[in-house]
Amino acid sequence: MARRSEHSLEEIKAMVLSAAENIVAEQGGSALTMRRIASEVGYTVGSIYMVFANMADLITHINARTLEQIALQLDAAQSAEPQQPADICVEQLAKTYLSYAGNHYHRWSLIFDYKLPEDFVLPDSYIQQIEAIFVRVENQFARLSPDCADADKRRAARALWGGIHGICLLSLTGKMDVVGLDDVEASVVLLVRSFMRGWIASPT
Amino acid sequence: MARRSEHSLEEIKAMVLSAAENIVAEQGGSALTMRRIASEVGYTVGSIYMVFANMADLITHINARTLEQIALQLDAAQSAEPQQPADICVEQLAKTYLSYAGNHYHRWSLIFDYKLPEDFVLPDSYIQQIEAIFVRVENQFARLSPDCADADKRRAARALWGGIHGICLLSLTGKMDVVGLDDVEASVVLLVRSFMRGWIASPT
DNA sequence: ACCTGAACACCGTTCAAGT
DNA sequence: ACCTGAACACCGTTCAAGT
Repeated sequence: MARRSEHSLEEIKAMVLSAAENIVAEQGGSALTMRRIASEVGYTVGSIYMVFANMADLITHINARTLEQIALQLDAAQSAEPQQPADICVEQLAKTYLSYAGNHYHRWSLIFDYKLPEDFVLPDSYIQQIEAIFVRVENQFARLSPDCADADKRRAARALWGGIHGICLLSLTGKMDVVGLDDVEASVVLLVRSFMRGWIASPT
Repeated sequence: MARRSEHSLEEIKAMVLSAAENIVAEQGGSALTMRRIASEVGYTVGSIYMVFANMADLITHINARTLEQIALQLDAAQSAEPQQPADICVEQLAKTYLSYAGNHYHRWSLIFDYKLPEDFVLPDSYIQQIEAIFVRVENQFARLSPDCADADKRRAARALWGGIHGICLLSLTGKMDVVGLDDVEASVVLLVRSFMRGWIASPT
């Protein structure tokens, strides 16, 4: 035992991350345990702690990759149909977000379900990834109403995106008896359209 | 040991529920364990299973009481300032919900944080309690636009309330760097006002 | 230096055994 | 009939010990 040296620490870290992501994707966050990951990669539990500080650290790494995937999807959708008016763009961002949440439900849930320990500090890069998603929405509000104060655009983007997220959450977790995914999309679209129409009328 | 008969099963059930609620209120859902409840009420873990089927059952009972408290708060707010126009009423409902979430954060979170087992069926009464909250919002849309189809009012209420919930969630869990509680309220109010203004203009 | 395996301090749930 | 206490099958995390 010990000193196998079959893999470098970097390799082990990648293997652990990948195994963890597979478990989450296939069986959800509640199935993600150190012991299961260990058996998947062919090492013992202790070895995982060589490459990740703890569960919170590992999950934060998974979540960072999820946020990256979401950002890529948002950009792909935008560049697929460029030069649309701002309200259409926000609608598209919202639909793309919903679609990611629906297609990768377990990954997406992990961001919100796993409760980090009180004292855990998220890395700066992670905070910025979240920020970057909001910025995409903010930019559309800026296009729509350039004279508006920055703080107001920020607030509008956060209020609307928070709202979009809330519908996705309640719908996908079945806490808002909508029938199917089509129905959720209709609700999201309704929120975006109504909000933006109302906001243009008076961007308070 | 055994056969103490100091309390009836009803009494034990009430004691367990009350102890559980206190633990949640004071230390949050993650601190709620069968062993801790048992030691709090002076019985052993096994005894809790005489009065609740399992953790999911117990938590569902707590959550039902939380929903009841929320419903009471919503009604109290409405009757405190009666005869307001519909959009003001919705704003008031939203503010009251936010305020409950902020003042009873742990209780409120428990509804969404605890993941019920796949096969767990929520009691009908519980489903109806959730429904009843949405109905309060629906009623305001009905007042606002009586000719609108029922399905459209339902969708509007669900989209907006889902949105309100989302802002509360992201803000109170710190995933949406708003500064303080005042700021959250401003975001919620912005969502409600803009949405309703936009919806009145064309209630699609 | 790398890795193991056992230990520690927890969980929810069950159930034979006692009164 | 009521209640216990120990057991079962799990957790995350740590760390002495081996190579």
